[in-house]
Amino acid sequence: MASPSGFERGLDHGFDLDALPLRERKKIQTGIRLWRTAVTLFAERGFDQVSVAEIAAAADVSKMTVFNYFPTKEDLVMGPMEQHIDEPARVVRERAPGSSAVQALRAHYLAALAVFDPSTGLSDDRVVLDVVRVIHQTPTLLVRATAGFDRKSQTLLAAELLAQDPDHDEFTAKVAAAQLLAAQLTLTADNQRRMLTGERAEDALPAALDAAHRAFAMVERGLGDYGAGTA
Amino acid sequence: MASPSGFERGLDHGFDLDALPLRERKKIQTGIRLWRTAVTLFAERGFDQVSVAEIAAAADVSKMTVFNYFPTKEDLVMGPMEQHIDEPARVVRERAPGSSAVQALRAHYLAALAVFDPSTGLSDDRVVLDVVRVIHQTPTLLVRATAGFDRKSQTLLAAELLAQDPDHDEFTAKVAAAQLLAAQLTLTADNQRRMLTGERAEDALPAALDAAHRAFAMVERGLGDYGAGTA
DNA sequence: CACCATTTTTGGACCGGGTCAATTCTTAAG
DNA sequence: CTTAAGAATTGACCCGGTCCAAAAATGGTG
Repeated sequence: MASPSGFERGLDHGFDLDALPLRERKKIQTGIRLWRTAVTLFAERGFDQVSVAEIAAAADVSKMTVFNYFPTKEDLVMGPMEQHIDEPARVVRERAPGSSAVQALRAHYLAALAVFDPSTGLSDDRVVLDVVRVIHQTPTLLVRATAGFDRKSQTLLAAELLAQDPDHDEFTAKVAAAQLLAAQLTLTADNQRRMLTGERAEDALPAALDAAHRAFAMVERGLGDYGAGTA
Repeated sequence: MASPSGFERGLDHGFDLDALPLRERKKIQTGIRLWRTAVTLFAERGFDQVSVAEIAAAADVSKMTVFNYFPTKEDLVMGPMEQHIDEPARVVRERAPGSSAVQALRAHYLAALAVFDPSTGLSDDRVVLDVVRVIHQTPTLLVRATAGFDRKSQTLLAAELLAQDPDHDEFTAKVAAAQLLAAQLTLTADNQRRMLTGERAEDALPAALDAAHRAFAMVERGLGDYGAGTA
């Protein structure tokens, strides 16, 4: 029932839906039902204007059950998108031999843009847009979407950089990870902002690709004398 | 009474303490008293293990009064350090003509290090250390200290960069701001981590200065082929 | 000094998010 | 069919935060 819409795929655990104990399947279905009703209500009236009790009632469960599936109210929105946390580290780990960290992450990001992966912010999908809109309208969610996500992701990437390249020290790896993810996060935020103004993803693609090239180039070549006026 | 300890200076509004209506003075004193008792209790037993009611009781006030001075429980910890939000933007705005954004921010940060300004993370002060320890032990505070602080700061810096240098576009300014603050944040986090291990600020100063030089250099010159192995 | 106007403080009731111990239901074995 | 084990579920509870009306404290004024 209904299209998985990209985000929902994050709610199962990567297995085949129809191939496991009937018990587990029901659990997964309940999780998806909860998430979907929550997002719908949030999109209609705003995150803070919907109580968890209300979501529970709308999904015919008790309040506690909701917290059983999602540890906090915020997770009802953020949960599914947090499976991407280890992606940057993975991309760097599995990069082609001899290619730099910047090259690997840029290539990965450009590819994701080309297929309109929701994680790039460049997506028309109605549900994805609902989620993004709710996040951008709710300060606490926005903070968590950036920092909360980014911090863990950054730690993992730094560890990966250090492991793969032991001639650089730990601090250098941390700074590099911060630079890379800051660029990527800025790109995604910009794409999301454009989508929220109603622009179609396909129309925004060229600009998004160009922006990505420029952002990663800034990380690769540095800011130089940016701001010195005499450039 | 008791040493102002750097942080507490953030609680008054920059005026002379003893020169204004007795009414205002009492208010400021109460604010400091509340903040200090809260930090003490947090340091002793952890942020989540101390209720606001308890703080109010320890300071001989009602719960409502606490919220009257600090909008949220988190502000009891973070409040004083959030006055630095507009600092990066100010530094860039007031930089010497012809100097780049990187140069201006690096010089400012190095100067702050040299005087052990708490905002750099390099500070021995007992109260500062208490606050930093509490923040690092409490996930929600850590998120707010990084993202929450950084996001606003970053927006301001990006706006400043754009205003001062109209030949660069808005997106470039955003990426540049993100790069600069990511480096600075990484530096500060690293310094704080070192202080929490018990290292003396004076002993850590040389390493901190060196790290700052390297971090800003990475922003200035770029990551290049970092990770390519063939450096 | 006494009085009024303004502001701060207070207590209490209340709401929503989140936790816990106990209850109910499902499931599998005998 | 009975029963014991284990999980899903629940209702009672705690804490952060808001709202309100009343009480207290302060500053200015006759």
